[in-house]
Amino acid sequence: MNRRNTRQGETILAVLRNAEGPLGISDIHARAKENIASLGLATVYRAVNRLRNDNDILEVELPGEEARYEVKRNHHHHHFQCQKCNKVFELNFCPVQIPSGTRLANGFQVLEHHLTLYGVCNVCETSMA
Amino acid sequence: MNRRNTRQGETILAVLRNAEGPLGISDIHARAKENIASLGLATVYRAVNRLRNDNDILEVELPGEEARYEVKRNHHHHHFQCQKCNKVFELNFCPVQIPSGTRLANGFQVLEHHLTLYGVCNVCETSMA
DNA sequence: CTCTAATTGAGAATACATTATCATTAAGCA
DNA sequence: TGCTTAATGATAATGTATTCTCAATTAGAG
Repeated sequence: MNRRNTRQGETILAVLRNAEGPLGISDIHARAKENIASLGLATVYRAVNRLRNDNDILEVELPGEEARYEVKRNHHHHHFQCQKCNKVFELNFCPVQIPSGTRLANGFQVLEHHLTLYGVCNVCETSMA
Repeated sequence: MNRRNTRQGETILAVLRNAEGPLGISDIHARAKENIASLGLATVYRAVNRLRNDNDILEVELPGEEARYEVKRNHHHHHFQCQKCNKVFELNFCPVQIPSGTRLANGFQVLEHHLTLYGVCNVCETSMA
């Protein structure tokens, strides 16, 4: 019943720690395979589920995208997705001025919000002809 | 090759026109069945695809939700999802002050954004003990 | 070093949304 | 009214993400 530290599990967590933003299962798999070529997809699912149970990582859902995962942060933040390379980056600011508990004109009470910005990242903009 | 006006197709479009916000396929199916009990799910998919091809409705993707559809509006808007009943409502304002073309501190160029507010709708708040 | 059981890898199995198939129904033009 | 064929309903098939199975491996306690 005790958790064991394996090369696979540690590599997967390292991939998430070094990521520029939340990664999907297949992203994690591809990046972790650079260290462990034989890594199986099921192992990625299992490691991610364990990390989620331990509250070490969070699931991030973006519109129309498979679930992504990021190491837990303690600050409110949003994401930017590049429309060229589809990578998702973490943003460190929030331009939405709607505190939890705000009431809209129609009476709805707002408790939280999710914002995603879309555009072109530096790498893609530079690499374009 | 000509489109035909059927009771099913008209009912499905009416359901979308009368909706409080974007509906998922199963929502549309459930509401349209109130008028046509025998309505098949495949018919809903087909009608929605036709309406999408004709640009009469738009697909709305919310984080972690099945695709939803709403009649085409001509104004930029966002959505509110009630965390009790899971219904999605259209909002008529945008609190995000990031015009297309804005450049972030890290150099990323922002072209668009998606915002979803979450909270409790009027009906759910009133109906709670 | 040994032993137990957690972990892994590969592929089968599952879950679920969406599409395809096909016989039947019915819209709408002549 | 008749005819052509788009549309429908039921269900099988498909695609894709996720989980399960099981034999083999290996972390870590004793």
